Amino acid sequence: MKVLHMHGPPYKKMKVSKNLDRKKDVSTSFEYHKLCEARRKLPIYPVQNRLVQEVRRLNTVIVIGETGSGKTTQIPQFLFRAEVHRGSQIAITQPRRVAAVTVAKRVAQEMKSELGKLVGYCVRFEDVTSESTRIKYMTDGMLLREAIIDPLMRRYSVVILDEAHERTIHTDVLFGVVKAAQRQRAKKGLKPLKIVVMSATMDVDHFSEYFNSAPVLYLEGRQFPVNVYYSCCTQSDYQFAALVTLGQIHKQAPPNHDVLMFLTGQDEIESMVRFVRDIGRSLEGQAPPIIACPLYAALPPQVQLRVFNRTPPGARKVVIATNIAETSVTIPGIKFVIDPGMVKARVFNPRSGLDLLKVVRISKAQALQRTGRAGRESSGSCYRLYTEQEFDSFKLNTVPEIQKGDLNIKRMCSLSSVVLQLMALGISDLIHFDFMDRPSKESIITAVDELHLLGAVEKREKIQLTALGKQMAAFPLEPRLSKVILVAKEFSCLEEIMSIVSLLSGESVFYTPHKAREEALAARRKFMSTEGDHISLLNIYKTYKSVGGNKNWCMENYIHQRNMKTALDVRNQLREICDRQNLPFKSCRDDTVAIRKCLTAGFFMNAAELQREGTYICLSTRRPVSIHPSSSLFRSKPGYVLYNELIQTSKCYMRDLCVVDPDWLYEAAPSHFKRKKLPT
DNA sequence: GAGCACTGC
Repeated sequence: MKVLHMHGPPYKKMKVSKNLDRKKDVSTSFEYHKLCEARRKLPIYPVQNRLVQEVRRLNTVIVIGETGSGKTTQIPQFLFRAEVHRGSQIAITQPRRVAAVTVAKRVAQEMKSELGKLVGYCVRFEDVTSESTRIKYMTDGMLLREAIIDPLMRRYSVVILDEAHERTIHTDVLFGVVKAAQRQRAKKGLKPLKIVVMSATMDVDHFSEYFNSAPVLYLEGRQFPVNVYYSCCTQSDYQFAALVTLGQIHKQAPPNHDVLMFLTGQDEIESMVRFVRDIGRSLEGQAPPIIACPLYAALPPQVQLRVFNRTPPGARKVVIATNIAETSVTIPGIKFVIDPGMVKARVFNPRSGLDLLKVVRISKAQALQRTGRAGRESSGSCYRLYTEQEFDSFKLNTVPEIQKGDLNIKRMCSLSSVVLQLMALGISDLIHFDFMDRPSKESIITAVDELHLLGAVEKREKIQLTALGKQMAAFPLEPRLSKVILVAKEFSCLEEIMSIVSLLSGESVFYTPHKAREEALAARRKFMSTEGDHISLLNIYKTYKSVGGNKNWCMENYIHQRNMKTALDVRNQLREICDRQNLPFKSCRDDTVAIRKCLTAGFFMNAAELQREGTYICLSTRRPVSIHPSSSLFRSKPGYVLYNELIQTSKCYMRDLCVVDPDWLYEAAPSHFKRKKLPT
């Protein structure tokens, strides 16, 4: 490789280690010193006592703990042993399913209890708890959903919100919900609700302020020091810089010192893997053999598992990963981290009003998280491919998800879901809801407007949920899709609608490997309908069912088996909810008009009209849009279509389309279309 | 004639 002979970015060594970025916040804190002293004698019990004491005294405590502090597994046990829970349940939320499940398993082992008895977990499709469960790990979305049924969270005496620094939309909403529940319970003279917020954040004051100046406890982690090196000058090509840095490390570092490199996406990672393998080959005999492992979410699970394989003696593992390796996956053996300081994120484009995926700078918090990955088992090094001045200009924290949605069309759906959920919780004044970081007024109003259009809320002296809205809130779906389900009763086609909605709500069931692209597209053509992609999806579902849905059929037809399985799980879940609401499970057989009319009731705001020039414009925004080449309607030009989503790449593409009649649009939302001229 | 980071109910 030519690259190896060139000079890489020179580095300046910094005296930074685990307390990087914390600055005086932490080191001058009285609690911190007190905690450290105590910990030197007896590492974990003083924390336990202090925690229990504070929770008893003040009801709310913030716990700041580095990775490896054991807070997720230990703190619930502390509170349980001290009987802070007073016989009822302790809930611990996690942003990710896997974390909720694996942590619960470990704690069950530690407590020598069968999983699902004393210690259990609850995630979508899986409730492993029982009457005797006292420590319950769950996803944040799950607790939020439970809160709709019981806003006072009566079955819990302690709610622990873990990984709060990640600021997922669910955790952010839960902040307000648990705070309100705590206050309400106190007011009603019910058993107090204890709240513990656990975070790895640097932005401690913000959390503490929000929770009425709750005391902050600092935990030390099992983190080893990491030397941080900044680049001396700005790097114009971070991929190149990353490769050069890897080359230098590889030539100098002893074997079995593994490397983790962060890149932004699949393409970048795959091409980097090829370069890295080239380096390995060109240095054969002079340096340890390289095992290059790509890691990103879209990778099949078996391939992902390779990063956990132990590196054979004398070799070096180089893991090239997306930000999945920041939080979701912990890889053993990492001594070096290469951080180009970039991440691919959804960003809002104010010019087009659309969001798109773009490579942007990470936050300081993310940089710290990446650095920490080098110090899990012993001390390590982190190469930051940006200057210290550049680092100073990074945002302190990643923008909370709930604020990312502002004016962002794709995310509008999420905010309307959240608004619907909050209203179902009995909170109608969302503008004044106690958000830790509030979304803009405009984005709330837009969400309320959408719910109004769907008939989920009505505006009297104040905004309130309609009976329809209440029913909609019971479904774990975007409000538009819930509306489609509820309207299916009128058209007697719930059977078909359920299949379509299930397939639409999850990830794509189309599997298109690079090597067999043509075969995959040909296989797909068999199911395509001239009425659009929704009917095509229904054809797939029906065929899958008629052949008994086996693995071979999926392979032959290039259908993504795992995603298909998830869609079936979703369908079962939706069916249960429909049963509870006494919705008749009728089939319309081949009456696709009924199906498309249902879809119109939920997606009329996503209608596009064919213009004389042969292009489309979106009826709500008057913006030009195009049919995505993957659509079954790509080669046809129907007068009116609905689309499931817009995606901005080289053009503004509509995805998942359905042919409709303009009359249906008017029937579905007369007020929305009254000023718009629609030919009959 | 196109490409998509990561989650969750």
